[in-house]
Amino acid sequence: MAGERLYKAIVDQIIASIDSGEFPVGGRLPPERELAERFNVSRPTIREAVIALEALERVEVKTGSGIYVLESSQGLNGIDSSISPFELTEARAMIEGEAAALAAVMITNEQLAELEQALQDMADARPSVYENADKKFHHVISRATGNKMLEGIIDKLWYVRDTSPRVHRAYQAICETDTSRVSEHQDIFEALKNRDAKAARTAMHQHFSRIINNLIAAEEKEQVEAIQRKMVESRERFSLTHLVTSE
Amino acid sequence: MAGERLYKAIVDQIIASIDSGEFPVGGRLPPERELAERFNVSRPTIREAVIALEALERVEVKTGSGIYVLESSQGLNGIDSSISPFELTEARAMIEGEAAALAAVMITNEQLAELEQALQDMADARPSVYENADKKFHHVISRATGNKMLEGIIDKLWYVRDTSPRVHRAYQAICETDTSRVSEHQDIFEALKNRDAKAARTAMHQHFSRIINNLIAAEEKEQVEAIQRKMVESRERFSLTHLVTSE
DNA sequence: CTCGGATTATTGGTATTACCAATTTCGCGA
DNA sequence: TCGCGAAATTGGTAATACCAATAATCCGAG
Repeated sequence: MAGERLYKAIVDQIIASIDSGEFPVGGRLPPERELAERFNVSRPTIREAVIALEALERVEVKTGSGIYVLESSQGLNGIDSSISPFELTEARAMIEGEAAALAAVMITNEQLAELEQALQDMADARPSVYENADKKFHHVISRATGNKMLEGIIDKLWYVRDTSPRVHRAYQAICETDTSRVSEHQDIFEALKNRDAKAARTAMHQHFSRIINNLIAAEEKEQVEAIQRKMVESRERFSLTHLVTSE
Repeated sequence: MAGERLYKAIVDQIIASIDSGEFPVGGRLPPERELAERFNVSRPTIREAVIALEALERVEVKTGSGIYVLESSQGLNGIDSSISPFELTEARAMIEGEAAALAAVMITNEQLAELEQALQDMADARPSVYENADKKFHHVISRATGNKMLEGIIDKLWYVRDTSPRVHRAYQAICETDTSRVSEHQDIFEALKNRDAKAARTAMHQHFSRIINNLIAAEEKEQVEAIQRKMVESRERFSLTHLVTSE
């Protein structure tokens, strides 16, 4: 990528080597001087990459000893790249359900007005508009809980949704076929407006339940198509056409 | 701190200046060369500190333009230092309650055995033992959900509990007077063993409800003592003793 | 032969200097 | 006043030097 900083590319490559097992957890990375030769960059650039990895708690640096790979599950990052769209969605259903219930009790009229605006934007046909409105809607609810820890956790869930390639792809695949979005958010809004905690929780659960069903359907469809592709390939592989034509 | 790396001290000082408002959110940090002069270190050391801040998503760096302060709520760190012990505990009650309910459905016999062992360790008189057992107990439950996203979120809640000075102090203050710990965790364990999701959720809620009550009591006690200290000081300030003795 | 201490080698830590790339600011001319 | 080009400023990368901490090796004594 043009203009991308060199240390970031090095970080990505080192992470890839950690994930592939080349640099095992608990083991030592090659020395800075060797990494600099290997990646054909200067040693300060390597140092910058290592500082970033350290800030992300992917490595631990011991003076005079070396750079050691940490277990990624303890990272500040908190993103395990193997998290599936189902796991994320289930966690969101549980957490955002509780947040909606609490928000129903605490929400202000200003926040209700913000939700109403987001609902309108959610009906827009442009993906960038309705996706931002969707995010805004959920964020207002997390704020309405009046609990900054919950707000932070829900932000993290959205961060995973947006940045994990696997999850992002899965959500994109079901997004264009999403016809219930507005009505479901409308149900959530009505429950909040009525300050009905139980209804808010239920509406949020139903919203995510439908998303999980869509994810399942999309995965099923993908696997059927993958099998069909494989059959086409086998048909081509074992057809007798090339035997006939080669004579 | 002897042996502490220079760039980390610089990171801490820059974060303190951001938090104090000296470097406002959205604004630009002084240039690298100026920061190097200000902190009396070399420019590469500043660069290392800035790389770390960037990895933590506290700042954004624009080539030729400058280093800009990001809103901390969007940080990977996810820790807002103003999060109160009440907010953390409320969030834990809600999230860990749901996790316990799900774990009741999914838990394995091996995991139940792990919980039993942790329960025994929780009765130990040594703080280091029962605190680790407490943490282990909750971690096994998060693992038992079979949802890595939930596990990661609950790890993050524990991380906040352990690393936020404010929260850590509050929990320490109620820890020594904690006489219900074992029986409450026993209730949670029994519900899980019986695979009763509803009972597990309720037991977890009661566990945290009692913690919140203890936190309130401790805060109340602290405020009463602060008022009493103030009264003692006023009494000393306005007593006529010094007038008598000075004649 | 083994063990301990001293020495050497290795690895990370910090600084100085140089030069390049991108952006912003300033000055000049239309 | 506005637009364009040049200069200044700011971040990006590299090379080199030397220091601090740790690990490895070697040598001598028991």
